[in-house]
Amino acid sequence: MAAYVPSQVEPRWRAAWETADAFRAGAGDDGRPKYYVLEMFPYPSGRIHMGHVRNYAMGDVVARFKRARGFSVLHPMGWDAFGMPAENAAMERGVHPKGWTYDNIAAMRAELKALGLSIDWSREFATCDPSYYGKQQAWFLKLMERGLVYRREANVNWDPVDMTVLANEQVIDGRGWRSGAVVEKKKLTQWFLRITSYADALIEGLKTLEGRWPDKVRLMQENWIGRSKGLQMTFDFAGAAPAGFENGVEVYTTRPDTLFGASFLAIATDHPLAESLKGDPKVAAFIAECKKGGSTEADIEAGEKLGLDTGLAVAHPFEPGKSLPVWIANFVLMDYGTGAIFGCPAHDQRDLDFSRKYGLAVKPVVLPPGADPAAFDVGTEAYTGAGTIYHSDFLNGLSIEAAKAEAISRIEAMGRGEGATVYRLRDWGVSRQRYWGCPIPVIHCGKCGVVPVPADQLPVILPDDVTFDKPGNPLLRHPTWRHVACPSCGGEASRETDTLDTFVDSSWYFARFANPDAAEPVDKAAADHWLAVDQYIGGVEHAVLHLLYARFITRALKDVGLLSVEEPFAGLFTQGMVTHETYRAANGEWVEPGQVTLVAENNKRRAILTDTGEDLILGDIEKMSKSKKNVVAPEAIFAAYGVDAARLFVMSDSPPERDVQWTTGGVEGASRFVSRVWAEFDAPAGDEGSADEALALRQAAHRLIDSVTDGIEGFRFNSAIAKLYAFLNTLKASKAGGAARRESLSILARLIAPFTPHLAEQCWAKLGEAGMICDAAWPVADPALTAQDEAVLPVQVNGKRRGEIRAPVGASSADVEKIALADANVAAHLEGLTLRKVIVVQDRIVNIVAN
RNA sequence: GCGGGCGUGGUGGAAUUGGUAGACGCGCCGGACUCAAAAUCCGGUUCCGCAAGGAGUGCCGGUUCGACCCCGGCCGCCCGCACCA
Repeated sequence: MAAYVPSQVEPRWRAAWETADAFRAGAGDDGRPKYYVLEMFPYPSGRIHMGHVRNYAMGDVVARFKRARGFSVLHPMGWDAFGMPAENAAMERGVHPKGWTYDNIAAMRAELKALGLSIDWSREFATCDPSYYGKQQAWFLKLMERGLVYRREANVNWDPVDMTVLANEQVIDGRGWRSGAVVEKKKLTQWFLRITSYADALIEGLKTLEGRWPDKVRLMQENWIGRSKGLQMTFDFAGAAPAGFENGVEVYTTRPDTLFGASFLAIATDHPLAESLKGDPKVAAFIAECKKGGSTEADIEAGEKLGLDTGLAVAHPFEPGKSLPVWIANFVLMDYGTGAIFGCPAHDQRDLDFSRKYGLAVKPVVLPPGADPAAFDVGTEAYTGAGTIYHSDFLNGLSIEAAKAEAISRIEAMGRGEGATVYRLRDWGVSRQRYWGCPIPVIHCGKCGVVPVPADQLPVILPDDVTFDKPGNPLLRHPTWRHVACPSCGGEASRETDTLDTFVDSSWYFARFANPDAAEPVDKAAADHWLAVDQYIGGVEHAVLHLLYARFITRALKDVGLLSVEEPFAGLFTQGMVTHETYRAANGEWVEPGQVTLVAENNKRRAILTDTGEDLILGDIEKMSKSKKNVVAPEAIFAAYGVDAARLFVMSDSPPERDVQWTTGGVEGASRFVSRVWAEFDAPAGDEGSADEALALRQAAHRLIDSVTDGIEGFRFNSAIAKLYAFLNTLKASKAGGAARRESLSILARLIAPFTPHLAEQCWAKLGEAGMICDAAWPVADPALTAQDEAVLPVQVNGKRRGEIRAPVGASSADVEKIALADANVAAHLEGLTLRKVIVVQDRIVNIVAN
């Protein structure tokens, strides 16, 4: 009998797996069906955290399970290695982004390897490897040829201190997240990927993912793309049109049914018409005033609707002689629809607020069901519900839907516009004025314009000799790098110094894993074999950005002939975070869990500072973060309890899609399970025991196979683990020994293998089984042993449980009824009552209705 | 404001399809071992009640022989989007 010491056992098995090269993906020619498991690859920050442990442990469960089930599994790992933190480290500490990144990768690789993951490390790459981003440049140019890449001037978030564009996520309360400087809106010429031309396809594609992607994520993407159907139409000016606007003003609406309720037209402050009126000092001042207001959530919430009457007017398309004033308004957005709207205040809250403020007419045209047309009026709340159109000439009496269709067809017949679909989704701005990213492979020539870098000159490699002593893009001030000859005319030209958004890097890495050494960006044959990813696992925070971009790029790569699939991820699972309770001292400072002692008094928990005994405030349970000091370092946990216990705990205590709260007690429980399992394997087998006991144990083991299998298939790891715990209790209590016990242990070892692989190997070896358990087949339940021959049925009288009977499985209702009525306790409760009805649900329950 | 989700013991959470509510873990209580403690092992643990029994899955109501599960209305919490015409 030897105690189980994870720190001694676990490294041995990791070494054994590595020596055997156990997890190298097959070539796909051995007849086994393929299965591609992938967890979202990490950013190499330098250390792994508990969130990584949970994410990769879950992927590993799936990978090891599918291997055991006879699949040829691909389970690779890589690094999302470009990005700002490397440049920040360079600026703060004088290290080179490249050295910093590769050092971090080395450190994290070691930590991930310590997790005992069944990963094919031979396919590892980092997105900052020229052999990766060079291929990215190659397909970028193919997309460009196909018109999916373009350049235009756009408003961007500009950090005046760091002198770079910031992504929206990097602007916090109107300030740059690093510099703290107030972010400016600046017009810059930027590169864009034409994701909007896939808007419909990306919405339609979501339907094919039903059932295998969380509904929530599909819905979020659908909302993000934001398709709406409506009418795009022209309003002509009443009277003289301003120069350049002789063709009127284009407006988009989803409510053409309310056209007769229109009382004004409003255009965005940056609408071309507004720009053209800037000669008027009042207009210029108004626009400047609007621009001052920030665009953050809080600003909008507090922001009042502002408008300026231009003095211009347009003609109503259906009412001859009626004209509508044209206003410039701060609530109209230039980049949605046409940047101009018609306002129908009675049926739109914003239009109503605006009209009440500026004294514009409010004319209801939708009558709520049952309302009196003479009396119905709109106060301060616009009516947006269902109803019947009135006050609207030829639309009168129609439903909203019918009126929309009629208005559109009239406008179309008049040649004034047509039904149109508009999306909330914008094209993807991918330019970053950053060094540590994939160079955009184009050259700017004074004569030839934008010239793609010829294929034989790829990759465009980032220069190493750059400086970070000044803010701004180091590529821009590099003495030689950008100066090149134009590939087209040979004249002096300069390289593009913008690099690609790092989300581009992560939009195709899963395809590169099919063959990371391929000369082409994607090895078509290998990708055709492995894609789509059968199971993708990651955090829900990527529900829109990464997962939408990857779906788009996959479709784009298909259209340029590099891929065959349309959807990259056939199955998606979004796992919850690892949280931890927070502790605060009286002075408000956060206290690390390591310094806290928890005491329980009469079911009340108290936290005290271990050193001083000072009382602490028990705070909320929050995502582990340095600022709240509620972080538990994985290495310390591995050292104290072992990797298996840590893996087991993060999967056992909550459903995988929900957050799990890290607790010391919880990981200790998992660690106890590990020791207890080993104790069972380490104990002498003992005598056969009685036939009944042997049968009962074998039945429990075979039923366990089914429940653990179902649990893993259905991503109910917590339930599967609970069943394993329960079986261990059964095993400990069982007096069966000999063959039955040995069989049960063999089953148990294989069922725990996906969760606690090191322990499983040790147990397998102890059983004297040949080979390693990572190569062993998943056990198959014997139907003869999982079948029940007798059912235990609760008996209810008037819905209350009064007894329990045993009956052969499949017994007839009449027989079961007889047994139930014979039960003493049941009979007692039926005394003095008249039997009305007996409901027997076969093998489940009996309910006797009596009064 | 719009869209989505969730409310079960002291606690994290179980409960294939409407069929024994509280599996399993944590905590707590009791016992064994120990000079003692820790560790370990064994037993108990929804609430009220000595018991018989009664109540019970956020609240109110409905459907049903039977509801954590389905329907209607509230209350609370969480997440996403947000001046999107």
